[in-house]
Amino acid sequence: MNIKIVFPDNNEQSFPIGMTVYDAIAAWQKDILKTAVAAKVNGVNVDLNFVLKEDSKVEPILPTSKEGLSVLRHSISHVMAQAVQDVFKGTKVTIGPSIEDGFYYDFEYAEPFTLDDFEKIEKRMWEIVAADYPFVREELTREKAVELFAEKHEDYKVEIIRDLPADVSVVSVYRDGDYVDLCRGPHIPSTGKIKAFKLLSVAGAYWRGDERNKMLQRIYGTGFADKKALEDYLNLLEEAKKRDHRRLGRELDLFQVNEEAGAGLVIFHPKGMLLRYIIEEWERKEHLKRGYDMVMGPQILKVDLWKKSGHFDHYRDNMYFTEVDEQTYGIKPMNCLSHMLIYKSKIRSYRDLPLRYFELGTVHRHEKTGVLHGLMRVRQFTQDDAHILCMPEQLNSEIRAIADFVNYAMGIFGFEYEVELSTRPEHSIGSDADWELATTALENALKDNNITYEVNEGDGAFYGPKIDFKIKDALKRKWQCATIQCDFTLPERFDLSYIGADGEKHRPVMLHRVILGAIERFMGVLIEQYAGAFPVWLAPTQCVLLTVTDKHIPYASEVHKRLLAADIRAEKYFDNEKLGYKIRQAQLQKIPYMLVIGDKEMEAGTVAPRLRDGQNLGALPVEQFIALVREMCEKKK
RNA sequence: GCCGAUGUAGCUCAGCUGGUAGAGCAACUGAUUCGUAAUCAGUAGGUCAGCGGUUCAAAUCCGCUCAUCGGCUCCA
Repeated sequence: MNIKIVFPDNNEQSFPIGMTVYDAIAAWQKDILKTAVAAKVNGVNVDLNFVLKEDSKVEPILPTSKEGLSVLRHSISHVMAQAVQDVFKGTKVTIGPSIEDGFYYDFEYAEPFTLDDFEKIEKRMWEIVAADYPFVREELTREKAVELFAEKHEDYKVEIIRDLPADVSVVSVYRDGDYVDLCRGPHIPSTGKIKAFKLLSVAGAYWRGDERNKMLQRIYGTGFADKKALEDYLNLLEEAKKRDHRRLGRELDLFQVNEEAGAGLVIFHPKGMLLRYIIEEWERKEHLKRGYDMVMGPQILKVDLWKKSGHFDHYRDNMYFTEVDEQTYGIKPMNCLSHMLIYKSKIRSYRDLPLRYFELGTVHRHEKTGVLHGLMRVRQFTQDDAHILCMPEQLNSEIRAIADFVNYAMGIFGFEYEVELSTRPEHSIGSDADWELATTALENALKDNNITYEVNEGDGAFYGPKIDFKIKDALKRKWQCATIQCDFTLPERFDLSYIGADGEKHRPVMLHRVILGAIERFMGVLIEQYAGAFPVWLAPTQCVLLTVTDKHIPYASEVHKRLLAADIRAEKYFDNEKLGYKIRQAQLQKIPYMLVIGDKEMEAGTVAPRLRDGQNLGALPVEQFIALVREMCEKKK
C-alpha cells in the first residue's frame, strides 16, 4: 500500500507505508530536501523526521518521542562508527542499533578500546556534527552493495548482505560526508542536528550473539535531543546507583557476599535474615490458603536419580557432586525430584488431583563466574518452589490460578511485570507432541486470562516450555522471578500415574512454578524497588526508640518491652548522643518510625513518632502507636 | 566461560617516574545530659586481595590465582 505526499512545489508522489518522509524525499529529489522537510508538516516545527502512517497522515517524529530518540540515537551510532574508523584506522564495523536508553556499535579492532579513547572519539564526533553532513539514502543492488563493502574490507557488512533473504534485491546505504554505512534507516536529516551525546562504556560482545563466534568490542553510548535531557539522564543513573542493592545491603547491614566464603554465596546478617523471614512467612500462609501442601526434601540425592530425571545428561555442568561411602550424590539444583517421590509413595486417584507440593527449596547451581551479581545471580539460593500434579484437563485452571497468585504477589510487593512465553530450546527432552500440548496449554491460559505476553522462541527449560514473569531493577535490567513450566517428561520418566474415573491408569501432567522465584533475587530487586525504605510490614526494624537524655532510658526500656510483646520490631538508640544525631542514624537506616522519648513523653506515658519523610505525628499513647503499626502491617503498607 | 577494567583501614579514596603507608567518615575511650539529619577531645586500626618472580629495595614492575565491577553468552 502506498500513500501520496504533496510536496511544496505541488508535485505529488506516492511512497510505501513505513518509509519516512525524509527517505521519501531523498528518494525523490534530494536537492529540495531541506525546504521540503521544513515545509512539510502543517506548520509543526520539528527537527527530525516524519513517518508515513496507514491513515495517510504524515506524522512528525519529535526528537523527544520514543521513535524520534531511537532515530536520533541510531544516527549518533553512525557518527560514532565514523569517528572510530577515523581515529582507529583498520577498525571494522558490524552493527550499531539504538537500544532502550541509548545505542551501541560493535567493532572489530586489534587493540582494546579504553575509556581514555572515548575523549578522542567524542572529539572527532563533534567535528562530524559541526560539519553538518546530510544523511543521504542510496539504494543499491545486492551485488553493488557487496562490491562496495568488499572494497572497503568490511567483511561483516558483506556477510550481512550475503545472509539477507533471497527475495531482497535492493539494499539501502546511508552516506554522511565521505562515510557510508549499510543501513535500513531512517536517519535524521543531517549530523548537525545532533546536540547531546556521551559514550558510556566499552564491553565485549560476540558477533551475532553466539559465543562460538569472535568477540567484538562494543561501545555503549547515549544521546538526547538536548544537553539538559542528557544531564537529567546521567543524574538518574547516579540516583540508580544509590539504590543498588549491593550498596544498600552493606549500608543497611542486610547481607554480605564474602570472598573468603566463596563467590556467589550469600551470608545473611540479622536484619537481612529478618526481612527474609517475613517474606517466607508470608509465602507459607499464602500457599496454605491456596491449597498447597508444604513438603521438604533432602539437599543431596543419589546420582542415579538425577540420571533418571535427565538432569545428569542435561544439567550436569551446573551441578555440584559429592562422594560418600563410594556413592555419588548430586547436590540438588532443582527441587522436583523429592516431590516426584512423594507423589509415587501412594496410589493416586483422579479424586486426589491436583496435588500441589510447596517447598522453600534451597538449591545449588554452579553458575559461570562472570554472571554472578550481588543477590541477583548467586550459586546457592532458595526458591518458593511448587510442583503441581494434575490431569491434563486441569492444566488451564491451574495455570490461571498461578497467574492470579503471581499478580496478587506482585501487587502486594509493588512490582509491575512483563510476561514472556518461552518455547522449546535446542537441547531438550520429550516428544514433539508433548511439547506442542504443553506450549498450547500455557498459551491458552495466557489468552483466557487476557494477559499480554511476548514469545521467546527457544528459551524454554530442557524439559518443557514456560511462562516467565519479569520485573525490573533500579537500572531497568529485567530479572525473571515468577515462572510456570509445563512438564510432560518427568511424570513419564518417573512413571507417575493416577487411577481415572474409568478405573484405568493415566499419566498426570506436572507444572513447575515459582512465585517470587529465588528469595535472594527477589530481595535484591525489592531492596532497589524501595531504595531500602521498606514498607512497615517488611521493614526489619519498624521503629526505633530515641532517648533525649540518659534519664529517659528506664521509661524507654519499658516502652521497648511493650512493643516487642506486641510483635513490633523495635530497636533502642539509648547511647549518649544528641537527639539530632540519633535522628540522623535512624534516617540513614531508613527506619519507618522514630519514637522520640523525653520528659514530656515520660510524664504523659506517650511516644512521639517521627516518620522517614520528616513528618511528626505528635504525642501518641503507646497503645495507639501499637495499633497504628498493626494496621499498617495488615494493610501491607 | 569470554572481552575489558579494578582490588590500599569497616566505608569513600590519596599515595608522581620502585626507597619501606595517609585523609575524611565509621569504630573505641573520655568529657558533655543535650528535643527532631552529624557535641568536643583523644585512641586504636593496614602481611597494600593471595602466591610467585625481577631488584640492594616492590603497594608501585612482571606472571599466575582469587574476587569484584561493566557487558556478552547463560540463567531463578
